[in-house]
Amino acid sequence: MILPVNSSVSTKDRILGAAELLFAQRGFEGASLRQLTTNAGVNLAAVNYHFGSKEKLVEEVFRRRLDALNESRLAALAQVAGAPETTLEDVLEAFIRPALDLSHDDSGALFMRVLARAFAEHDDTLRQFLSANYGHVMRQFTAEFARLLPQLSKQELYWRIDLVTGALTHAMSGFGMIQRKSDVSENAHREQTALHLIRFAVAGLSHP
Amino acid sequence: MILPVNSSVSTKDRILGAAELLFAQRGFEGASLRQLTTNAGVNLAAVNYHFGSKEKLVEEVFRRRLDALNESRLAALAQVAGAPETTLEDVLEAFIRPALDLSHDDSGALFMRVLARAFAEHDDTLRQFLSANYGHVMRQFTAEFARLLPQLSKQELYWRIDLVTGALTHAMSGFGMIQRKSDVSENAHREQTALHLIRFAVAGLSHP
DNA sequence: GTCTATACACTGATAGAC
DNA sequence: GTCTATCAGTGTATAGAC
Repeated sequence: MILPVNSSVSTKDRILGAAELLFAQRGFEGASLRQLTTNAGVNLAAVNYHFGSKEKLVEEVFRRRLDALNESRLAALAQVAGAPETTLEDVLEAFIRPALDLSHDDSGALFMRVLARAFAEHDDTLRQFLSANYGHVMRQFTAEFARLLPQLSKQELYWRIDLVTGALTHAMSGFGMIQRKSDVSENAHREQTALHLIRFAVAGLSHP
Repeated sequence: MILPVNSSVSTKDRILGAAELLFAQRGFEGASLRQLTTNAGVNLAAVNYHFGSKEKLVEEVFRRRLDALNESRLAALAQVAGAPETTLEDVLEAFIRPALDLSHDDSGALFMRVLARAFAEHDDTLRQFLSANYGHVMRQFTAEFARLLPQLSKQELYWRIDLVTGALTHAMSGFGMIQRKSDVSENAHREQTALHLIRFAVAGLSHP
């Protein structure tokens, strides 16, 4: 898809929009800067001018989405963290719901696929970027999990969180997602998905 | 490392040997055909002549690994499938243990990562290759899970298997793998890993 | 500051001579 | 079967136009 040239949108934003789409369609390696800049209607060199490198562009695509996603997660966590009546389900809901809401619209779903690709492609620099910029989110959730699961050793808890993260990332990337049947509404399907993920995560985290 | 030229080894095998080594060291994207053929002591064009493309060479390099991996899995499954005393742990052990053994050495670990990547990539030719050649393995395991979990609906079972698969793929790709401490032996670490994965999978599959 | 044209050093792939 | 030569495509860097 070639975006119509629109002078009201900056070159930088045109590149970011085309990049998110093309990365999701072809992967990071598969999407060339020439194709990307052609779709965006900008010059090839504009990418390096505005972002420094293709790699930095990838990071910027992530930053736009992840900032919003993780703010939502932390806001939801803040509403339940530390309270005596808070359950594991509440914390998992705070983690899962924002991601599920994000993957509801088309561009959000595209982003979740990009995120899943990033995990799968095992890109070291991208990993470091994610860890450096969003590690605090995972640490806050981990702290709350630790509070609710005092019987687990640190090592045991990290293992379980790691496995749950893998399962959720996989599921939310949409690859293995069981397709919604036509007689189930979009919202009902999302509720059902949230239930499956949360129940599974509770079982994985809290088994004896 | 540049392999000494040895006329008793065919060009094809020289390429395969150099490829497995270089892919393990630098990754599939990072290993160029020029470096690979230089190390193997063969001409650049020999790769395309013998294998058709770099991608086909990649497939050939770890087709042997997959054959061995899935043979081990099916052999282990065959020893427990259908027996009245078989537990969920037994079946999961049959699935997990061979993969864990494989990811023990460096090139095996890289292979598991590529496997995880192919798993997450929707339209990749590599994924089609995997599905076409090894889909029957997953079907056999699914059938045995269904036998051991008769209380679950098909839909419910597929959900849980999907989530467990995501968790195991993630863990075995090494992305989030908790590093072995220096005072724990390699074998002990692997045993502990197997225990964690199996316990987690049992909880995720069989929770009420 | 923004943007563009262009060159550079790479990549995998391939046709054709031997 | 194996080689050389060459091709189209890649990310990146930079000089210079506005």
